[in-house]
Amino acid sequence: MIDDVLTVARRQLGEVGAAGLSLRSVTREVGISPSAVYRYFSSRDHILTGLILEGYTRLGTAVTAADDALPPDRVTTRWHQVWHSTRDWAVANPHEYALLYGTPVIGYDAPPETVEPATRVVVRLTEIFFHAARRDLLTDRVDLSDPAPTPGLREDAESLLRTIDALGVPVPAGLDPADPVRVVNAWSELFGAISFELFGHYVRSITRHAEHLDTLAAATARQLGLPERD
Amino acid sequence: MIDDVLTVARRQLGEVGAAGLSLRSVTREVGISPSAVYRYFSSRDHILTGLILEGYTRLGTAVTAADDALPPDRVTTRWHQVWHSTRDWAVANPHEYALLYGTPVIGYDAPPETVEPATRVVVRLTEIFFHAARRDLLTDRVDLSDPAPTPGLREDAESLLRTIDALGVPVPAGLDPADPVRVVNAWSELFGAISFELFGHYVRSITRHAEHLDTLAAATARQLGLPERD
DNA sequence: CCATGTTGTGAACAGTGTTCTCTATTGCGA
DNA sequence: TCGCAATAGAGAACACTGTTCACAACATGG
Repeated sequence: MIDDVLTVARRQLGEVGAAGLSLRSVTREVGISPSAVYRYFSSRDHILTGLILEGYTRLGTAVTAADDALPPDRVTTRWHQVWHSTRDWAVANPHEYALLYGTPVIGYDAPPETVEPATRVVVRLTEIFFHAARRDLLTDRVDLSDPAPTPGLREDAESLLRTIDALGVPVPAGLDPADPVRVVNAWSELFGAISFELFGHYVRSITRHAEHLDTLAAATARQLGLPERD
Repeated sequence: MIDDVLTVARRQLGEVGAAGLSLRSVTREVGISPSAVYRYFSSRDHILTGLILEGYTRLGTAVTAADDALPPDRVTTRWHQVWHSTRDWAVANPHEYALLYGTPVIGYDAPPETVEPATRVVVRLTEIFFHAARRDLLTDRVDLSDPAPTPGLREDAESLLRTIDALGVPVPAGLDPADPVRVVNAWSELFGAISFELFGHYVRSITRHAEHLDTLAAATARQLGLPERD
């Protein structure tokens, strides 16, 4: 029943967006009275929270599935794959993407159960980079384009490393603590570009979005020391 | 009168956000009947459009004013200044920022009159970079971290260059057509990071947001060839 | 001075999220 | 199999929302 509501709600979300999604309209389609839904969801926002959770999971499985189809050692190809499959999912589900990465509806802090699924893309990016490091696939990054992190940021970096370790991702030995932050930066760059594309901020500048994202993926890959081609 | 409505609306926007902004509540505070506002605005979305226009203008003037206070030749300092004043404005006006750079409310294409104010920050970034190029302040960028653009992207780059030229920004001679795209990328990176901060996606990773933005600004500055210190 | 265009009101409509009372229906132990 | 309790849902009601429309003041200019 909860699934019925969420399925219909996700369909309508894809048509009218989160702002236009009406609880009553969902109940009409499910064939239920508006008040009945309060047995399962405490409020309309609670339904949206369910959709957010579902959305993160769907995006995460789409991206990881695309990456899993590739040989593990082809790290640069995998890196590009994650970037493009993320964008593909966003372009195919713009309203759902906007629900996840647009203006937060609930408040400024997401419900705690959503943070794990929400990290799946960045965790996968980290895994690719760590895998490359463990397999000694990284090229020498003679001229890192980012400066040395400040002490505060170094703390953030180390705490982030511990979080990644706690997630069960094998951390390679002798890692620069700033590297996970670089991956996070690439992640933020990826979603910044997708948001700008979907939200219309690239009007009158970039129109070849797929090619553009490709150059961004390549640039971040080079900054991280992933091999040129594999 | 239009200003009265917009002033009150902006105040309430700062308190409840765009989703919670009520036309009737605005009219109550202005001291007017709900229907009277339809003499000046065709709909609630029209009011929001006015707020968006105002918001872009306010952000733009805040950023350009901060930059104007600096000596023109200190291009790297100016670059950092633009990054930080943008973030400062966003942090001080989170709901207004979300209205501008979060989920679009109206549709997927912004009203045409909003595109000029919306470009002010990226135009200023471009101006700084062009100024540095004209004054020969750029260092040699031996190892550009982004690859050569594809033909399609090169078209985008040249069209973008024409747009910038049409805006009256003096374009330096002998410019790599890909350079404006690099500025656009930095711009997208800036807003991607701010959105991730404000929308709560940096939870459990970055907490020192100002320092973090500083390293991003420095990295993009180096990629563009801005001098290390000035 | 009258007519015309402007400015605002108030009632009404359709729609929303939410709460509450009340009624079926179900499952289960005796 | 009966009876009871837990559950699922319905329906009315409330306080809102954005929007429309007929109507009344009012100012202005010929």
